[in-house]
Amino acid sequence: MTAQPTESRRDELLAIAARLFAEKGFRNTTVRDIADAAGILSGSLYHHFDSKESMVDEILSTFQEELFGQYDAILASSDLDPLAKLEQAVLVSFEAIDKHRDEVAIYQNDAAYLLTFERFAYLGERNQQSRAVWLTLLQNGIDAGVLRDDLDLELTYRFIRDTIWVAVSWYRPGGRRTHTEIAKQYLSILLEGIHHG
Amino acid sequence: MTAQPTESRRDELLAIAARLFAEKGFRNTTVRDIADAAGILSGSLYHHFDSKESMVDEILSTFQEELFGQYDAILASSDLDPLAKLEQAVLVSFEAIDKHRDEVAIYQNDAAYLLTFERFAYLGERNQQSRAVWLTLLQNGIDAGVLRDDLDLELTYRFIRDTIWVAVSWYRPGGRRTHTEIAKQYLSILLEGIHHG
DNA sequence: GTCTATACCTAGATAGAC
DNA sequence: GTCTATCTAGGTATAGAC
Repeated sequence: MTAQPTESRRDELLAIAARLFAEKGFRNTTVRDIADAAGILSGSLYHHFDSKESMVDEILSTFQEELFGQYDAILASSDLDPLAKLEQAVLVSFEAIDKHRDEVAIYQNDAAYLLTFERFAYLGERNQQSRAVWLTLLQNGIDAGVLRDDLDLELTYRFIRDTIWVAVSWYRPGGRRTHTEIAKQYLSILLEGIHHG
Repeated sequence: MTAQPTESRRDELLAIAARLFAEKGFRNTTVRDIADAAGILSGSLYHHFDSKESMVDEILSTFQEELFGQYDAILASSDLDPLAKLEQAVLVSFEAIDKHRDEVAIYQNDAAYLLTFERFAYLGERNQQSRAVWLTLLQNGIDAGVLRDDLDLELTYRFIRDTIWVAVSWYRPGGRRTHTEIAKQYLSILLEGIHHG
């Protein structure tokens, strides 16, 4: 169980690749870009990974496993009421934007393209899973009488999903507001609206 | 003032290019893709346009001129109160998603990349202009006492901007809801929130 | 684990015939 | 206005030496 130098070099390269994929997009990042940033030559990358696709695959699947584990824990939790669960899901999502910005950005920008390959079909399944999570949270809130029941559920889900994840395009850690403060403002608008009174 | 065949062929090719740029992204669309879709060979495209960049340039600048003309008209209008102006701006934006889906999608997906070229600097200016429009609408609403004054204006602006334009990723004309119905649901959530009571 | 060298492919763009 | 033919640059990936 000691540190494995091989593993850490892999992770280092993956982190470099993730940063570049997030900044420039997957297609627009060349293996030479990644190698340059790592201080090696492009051919050397293929000692660690068998393709550029393998890199983004590992980056995204690792991240999603963690994120959906958190959603599952919230859904399964017995000491949160429906409203608290919804709030917690929003908070966890903004935390993901803070802690895993590159991964979220890659997913936002490149998932549609990657989905055209069979090997990334799991991204589509995760999409469905995410939809199920939010629809469940919303429906439970409606059933408990704490959320409006006159809204289109599907539209409301998209509204929430979009406003959360799109924040990765402008959120910068260390900025004027922490991710928690942003999440709370978002929740305030989402729950109470911007209308006065 | 008769029909100009040269002009209409140009427009036809631009529409084909816009559709492909919107579907696959600007970088991921090759000039051969465009030529194939138009039923000609790639070299022939250069009789009409001097580069792929010129095509997307013409597509985006034409669209933005129209959209910002509408925003300016709303801001200048004297028979709308602050709340009505805000609502009108949201409606006009969703109408743009309906009427100019390709252009909006291209802007959403590729503006960040295009902005790295000097020739597309005007996209950055349009960004600033858009921000000014929404901040003005919000501030006028707050001053008139119809909007909450306890929210971060900048965050609220981003919230509105993001929820509107990201809809282009899932909205399809002829779907279950018209763009006007979607705009009204969005306004309902934005103004009143999803909380019950 | 990295380098040298290179194969192979696809991209944007051009020149001149028709 | 379109075609044929082609140039050049830059991309992913590989093979084998060090």
